[in-house]
Amino acid sequence: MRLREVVAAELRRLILAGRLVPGERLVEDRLAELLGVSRNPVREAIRVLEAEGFVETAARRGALVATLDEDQADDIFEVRLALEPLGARLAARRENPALVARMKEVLSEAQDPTADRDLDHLADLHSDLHSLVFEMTGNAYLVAIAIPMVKRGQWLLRQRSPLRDPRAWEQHHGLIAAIEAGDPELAEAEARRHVLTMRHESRQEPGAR
Amino acid sequence: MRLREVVAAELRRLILAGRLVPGERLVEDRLAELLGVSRNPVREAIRVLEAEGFVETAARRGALVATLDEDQADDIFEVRLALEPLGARLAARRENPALVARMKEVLSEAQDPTADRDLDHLADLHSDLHSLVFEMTGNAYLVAIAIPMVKRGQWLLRQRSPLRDPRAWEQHHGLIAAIEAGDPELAEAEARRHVLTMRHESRQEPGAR
DNA sequence: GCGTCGGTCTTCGTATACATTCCCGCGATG
DNA sequence: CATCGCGGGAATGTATACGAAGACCGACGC
Repeated sequence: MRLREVVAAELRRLILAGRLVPGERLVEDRLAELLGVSRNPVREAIRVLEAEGFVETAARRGALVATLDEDQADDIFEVRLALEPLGARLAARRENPALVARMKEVLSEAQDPTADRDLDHLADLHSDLHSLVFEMTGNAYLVAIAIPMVKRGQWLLRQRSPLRDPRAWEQHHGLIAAIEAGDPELAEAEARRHVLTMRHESRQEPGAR
Repeated sequence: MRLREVVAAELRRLILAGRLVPGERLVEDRLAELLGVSRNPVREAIRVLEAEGFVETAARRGALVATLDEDQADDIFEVRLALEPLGARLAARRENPALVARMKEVLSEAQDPTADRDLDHLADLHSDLHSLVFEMTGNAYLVAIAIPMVKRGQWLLRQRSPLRDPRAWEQHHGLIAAIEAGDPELAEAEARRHVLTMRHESRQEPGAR
């Protein structure tokens, strides 16, 4: 894997984990030193994160970790409300037992009462699950825009209200069942309901944590 | 404006204009020399175009102008079929006479029989019009993903079948009227119809030009 | 004719330098 | 005491050079 991708992945991880907080400056020299690389890969990684929406750049002041206010959260959910049902519908039109099996694995891990209840880990699983649905559509373009969207959603929930409502996980069962059964209409409806739940939850506990 | 943005814009223009053909290698040195800059801004610009989907990179072989096959065209239209109606609906829920006026300007320029019938220019106007609709939604996230999508659509039509069907332009009147009238349902339906027409047209004349 | 080897080209990452610009603090001044 | 302005430091933006590694292409040998 190319170094710039490693750097981008690491920065993404740090941002999603809250180690780099919104508004924080991303100083190229420091990041380069921190990660043990030169400035170039850092700069290229920052461009990627910029395109994905995780960082913003101000003229002559470089990159900052993006800040998500309520309006932006609404904006993202508005788009998600269009793309998640689309993804679910397209996924349900296809058959891919391997991916469905992986979805179920993620689900059972998320609901395993013996596992740790680390909220960040749960959030990762949640993103994985949604990403798997998009991957199952076989639509490369949709995947390309939906994966960053899902990750931003994860980040958003992390900042505003971690996913503690078990209802969200319950809904995944219905969604996956509809996809596995090859019922596009039902899958679409389930996805829609799920996004609405997430949005509702995001608005319930603003600023939690 | 930063040099990397100038370079990115110029490369985008060259690609959309067909001066850089799909599959062509983007050799950093050559582009740097061609544009009179050093390699760094070129590299960063390529990352941006990569994120936008205009170039692909193969390991150790660098960047190529992306190739759009029929499957990818279908993928993009599938997403557009979700996002354009959403954009139209959200735009119709808002009022923005200035933007509506600009839309009408674009329309009249596109249909001005005395203007040149340069297909590339028409394609630019078409992209502008759709971009304006998305901008009117006020949804920054939607704009961020929809603008590159529209441009890719323009590129796609250019490669496969330039927009010569006047029906597509006729439909814009209905769309804009619905937005201006503040009728979200109608705007959504018009947008949907328009995307379906474009998709149909794209499939009609494969490989034209 | 076919496969292998080697050279060349290009990317990728590193290192370094320098001008510009921004920011912050400090001091001068009203 | 507050405010304004200036200067120094810091960071970005850009340029340039270099080495390593991989990919491509052609020549050469079998």
